[in-house]
Amino acid sequence: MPDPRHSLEGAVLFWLHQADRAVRGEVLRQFRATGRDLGTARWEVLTHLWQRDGASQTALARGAGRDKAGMTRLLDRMEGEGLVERRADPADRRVSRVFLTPAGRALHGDLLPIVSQVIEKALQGVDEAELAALRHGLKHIHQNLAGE
Amino acid sequence: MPDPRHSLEGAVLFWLHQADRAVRGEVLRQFRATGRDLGTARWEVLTHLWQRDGASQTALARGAGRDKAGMTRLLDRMEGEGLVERRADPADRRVSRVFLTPAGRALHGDLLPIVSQVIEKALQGVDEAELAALRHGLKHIHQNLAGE
DNA sequence: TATCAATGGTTGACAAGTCAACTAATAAGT
DNA sequence: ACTTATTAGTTGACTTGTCAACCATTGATA
Repeated sequence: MPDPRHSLEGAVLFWLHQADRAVRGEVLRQFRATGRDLGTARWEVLTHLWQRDGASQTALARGAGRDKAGMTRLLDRMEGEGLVERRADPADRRVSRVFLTPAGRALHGDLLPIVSQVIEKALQGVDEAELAALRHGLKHIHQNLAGE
Repeated sequence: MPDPRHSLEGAVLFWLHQADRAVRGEVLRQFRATGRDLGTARWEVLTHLWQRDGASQTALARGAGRDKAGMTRLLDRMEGEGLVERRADPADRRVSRVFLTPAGRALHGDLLPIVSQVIEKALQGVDEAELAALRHGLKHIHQNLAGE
């Protein structure tokens, strides 16, 4: 997290990291406070599957914009926790498709309100225009760097 | 990273995470490309020390807005790499003060231009107004959540 | 068709962060 | 002074993420 004091631009990158950590930490704490000990990575995978069950691991990784190695291990844990299960794709023996278990599907109703609440708390006092600028700016930063 | 599809507000938190990871990844890659294999956490500690050598570990952790446990381990690694050294505070035997080694001090000139370049690349095409909104919004999010 | 490239997934080794429980030393309160 | 609370730092167990090396399978091509 580049120096907060080095320049105004650097400060943005510093606050970027602080804000991201704060959000993810809050989601984690709220989940935990209601007895569900899962982080935002699990949440994101579940979200994908709630909408498109049976995605391949690479599809999940790409959808989350990250490495497939991390996805492998995340799914290992989630499978161990009974949230998800892997089934071989009959058409292509390389791919394993990921499906929700009933337990994984059941979390939807429990977790969604918690996340909504965190989002609301995080964005309290941020007006529409600023929100739009935020969204646009963040996407911009991502695209400036992720283009490889 | 709350659901990108769940709502516009959630999308902000999704992009927040994507942007943060993109920035930190790019810094890491650029450092590595020039033979210095250190991440942004080390960079941040160094930055503090370049300005205020001899800070206590807790001061460093607080300055970075994070846990002292992580700082302990980070300093362990940095000490092992010869970037930094710990000396006991004579006045208060609990605190250990962290000082730059010559090697740690020498990195300043090498690393700073790299980070500046990444910042420039990341913010390419982001105009002043948007940058201001970004900075303000990110700080806002952090404060909404970190107030404990 | 035989080879070579691309793709899906796993594994190892590591960086960063977080929480909780602990020790040691100092500061405060009575 | 004595007990109690606070503060500094460490350690353990864990989550999330990245990179690189590696299999197996599939696709392309010569």
